Amino acid sequence: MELNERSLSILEAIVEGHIASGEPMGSRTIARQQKLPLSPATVRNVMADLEEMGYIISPHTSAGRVPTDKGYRFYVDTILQVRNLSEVERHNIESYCQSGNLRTQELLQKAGRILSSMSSYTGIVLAPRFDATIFRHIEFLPLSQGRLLVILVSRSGLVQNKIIELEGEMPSTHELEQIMNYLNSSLSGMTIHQVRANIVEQMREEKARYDELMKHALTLSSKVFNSDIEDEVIIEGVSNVLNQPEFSNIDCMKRLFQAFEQKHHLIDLLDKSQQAEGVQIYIGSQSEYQEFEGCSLITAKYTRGEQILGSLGVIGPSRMAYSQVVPVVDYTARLVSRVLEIESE
Amino acid sequence: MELNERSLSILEAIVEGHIASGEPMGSRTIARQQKLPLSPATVRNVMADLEEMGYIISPHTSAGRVPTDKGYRFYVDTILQVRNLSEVERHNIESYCQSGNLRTQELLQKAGRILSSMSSYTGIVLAPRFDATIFRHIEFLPLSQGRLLVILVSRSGLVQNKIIELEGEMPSTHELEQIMNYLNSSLSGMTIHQVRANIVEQMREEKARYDELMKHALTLSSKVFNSDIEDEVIIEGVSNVLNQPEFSNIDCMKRLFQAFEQKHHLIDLLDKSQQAEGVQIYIGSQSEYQEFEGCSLITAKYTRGEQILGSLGVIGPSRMAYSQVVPVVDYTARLVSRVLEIESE
DNA sequence: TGTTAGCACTCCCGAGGTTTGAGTGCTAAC
DNA sequence: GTTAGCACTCAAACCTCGGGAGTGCTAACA
Repeated sequence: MELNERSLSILEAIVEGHIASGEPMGSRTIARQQKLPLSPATVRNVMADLEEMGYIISPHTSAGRVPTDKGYRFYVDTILQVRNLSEVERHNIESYCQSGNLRTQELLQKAGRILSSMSSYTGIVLAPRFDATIFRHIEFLPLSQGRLLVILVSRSGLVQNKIIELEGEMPSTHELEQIMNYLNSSLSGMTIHQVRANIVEQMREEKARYDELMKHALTLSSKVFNSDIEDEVIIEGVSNVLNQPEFSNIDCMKRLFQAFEQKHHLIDLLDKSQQAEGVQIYIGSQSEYQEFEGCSLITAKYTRGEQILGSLGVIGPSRMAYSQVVPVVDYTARLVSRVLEIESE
Repeated sequence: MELNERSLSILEAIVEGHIASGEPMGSRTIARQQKLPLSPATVRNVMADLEEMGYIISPHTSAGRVPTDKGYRFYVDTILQVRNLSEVERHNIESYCQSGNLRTQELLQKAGRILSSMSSYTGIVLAPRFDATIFRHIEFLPLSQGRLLVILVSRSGLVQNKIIELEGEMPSTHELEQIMNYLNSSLSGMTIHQVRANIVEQMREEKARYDELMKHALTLSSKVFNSDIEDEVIIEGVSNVLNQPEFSNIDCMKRLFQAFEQKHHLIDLLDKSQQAEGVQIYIGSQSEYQEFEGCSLITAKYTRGEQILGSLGVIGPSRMAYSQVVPVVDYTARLVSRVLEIESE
């Protein structure tokens, strides 16, 4: 069943009115503010239809109507008009994210902060998967008791470190140096992903069978690269959710906070949004994770050239000022991409 | 004015009762549970005295009494008996923090988690000041546009990285290598603090005047070591504060969350606690920072040998189960110290 | 056939009032 | 010094009741 022009604009009025006021919208209010002059009764008829179709719902008999998740979804997909950012807003974002020499890490943190402060919701950033970054440099530093500190650097300057344990034979400093040099020259330019495949390949080919050093290098690097590196999420502006009246419900808020702490559902969502083009909007329970019920997530990916690095966005209540937030997320994602682009030239 | 035996045990009953129940304590309740059998009327007399001295207060005329910050302070300083941890609890903490090969960073994060989960409040850990750690290794990796990625490793395996910008002349790869080698051998074993002093000294002596390489090394390292590294705080279990009934007051909660986000007041407090021996307890407004009104902070420092590294603890409402939490903090701090000790051998 | 006016109905919400019970301070007796 | 008794206070819980916002239905109108 299709919605006609009139139903559309009434739905629009309900959603936008509710976003602005937080209150359920009654037929009278809609009828008054409406450009096309309709009587409340007519509006009521339309509303009854919209309710039947599941776009709106009334909290109780004599309250107005409130959009459902489905209603928000529909609004976002077909009605929403995003505004453009003002000069000042663009400048705000830029000057905040381009100050000085930022490590990628710092840049992303700043992006999270600006997302949060400009949207008044919570900003989130999924840091680049280390897997997908390009190998630049590896360094070994022996610690005590057969433990080895390994430092990995990606081409874009991302630094990761981990400790691995060697059974039995710790290679000599000289050997380590040789292995290091070998790895640095032979792996250069591959993604970590490719490096991993490469190791598997070499192991299969048993090249190392007669070469002691090569054998060492292989076991070592398989240890380094096969332990996975956990994804990092930056979350900024958590205290903003306390400002949202819809989270006065403590339980709901608690679920959300726990999601922030556990992170991995959040990572899943952010991850998913990397697959798609442009700004993604996930609404409430439609995101399949319970803890985000009542919440919406607006995200966009950031890239360097062709390479998808990560994604960033804003999380807030479903009753979110979409038209305000979408362009902020969009612009921030583009800006981050741009900065990373320049830096890696 | 001194408190006699009886006043003490009544104050104790009020504080502990209130901690257990969250309710104001009435004279009748106290009189009933009391070992020394007293009538409610007598208890009332004593309570009137305690109120006059500022240890307790009644929220309104016909409610019971509640401890003031001063009351908690007094209780903690003179009455509090900390219980011992059970075998199981100790084992919990140990097995959680000693699993596998942890980077210092990971160890501290785990400590934060276990603090949070065992106390049901929020766990906080101040990571070691990089300043105070011992230099182990430095590595330069040139990036684009005159920017240089610098990786610093401390003896205990803490890794820091930063980007510095070189004006004009980027040294050649060969020069960089020389500088790196020089720094690695000459700075080995100093604390970052000492390194800094060392640089200043050398600059004063103008040793580098005729030596181009030395000059490069000096300007470079002064850039590296003089930009300060921000302190890191790990905060775990934030959602636990939502369980505390006293934070149903949204404003209060919001203040606290903002403190978590801004961090630097928290850092100040944690820093202060490093100066003192054993477990420190800061109570509510007495901590001079408004945002911690209604909260208490229990901390202890962790060390490696003689060297103070950082501190860790728990933050929760003033109405906190001190006798439960104090030993947890104490034990965790000792454990972390022990693990770091072993690792650095 | 689509739109509108009218009307009875529902239900939330806040104001005002009452009751209940816990707790207090004071006084007088032990 | 301790206790029993008593009058007093006050918050919280509960009720009631009217107002108001909003609805659905029906009948009339264009």
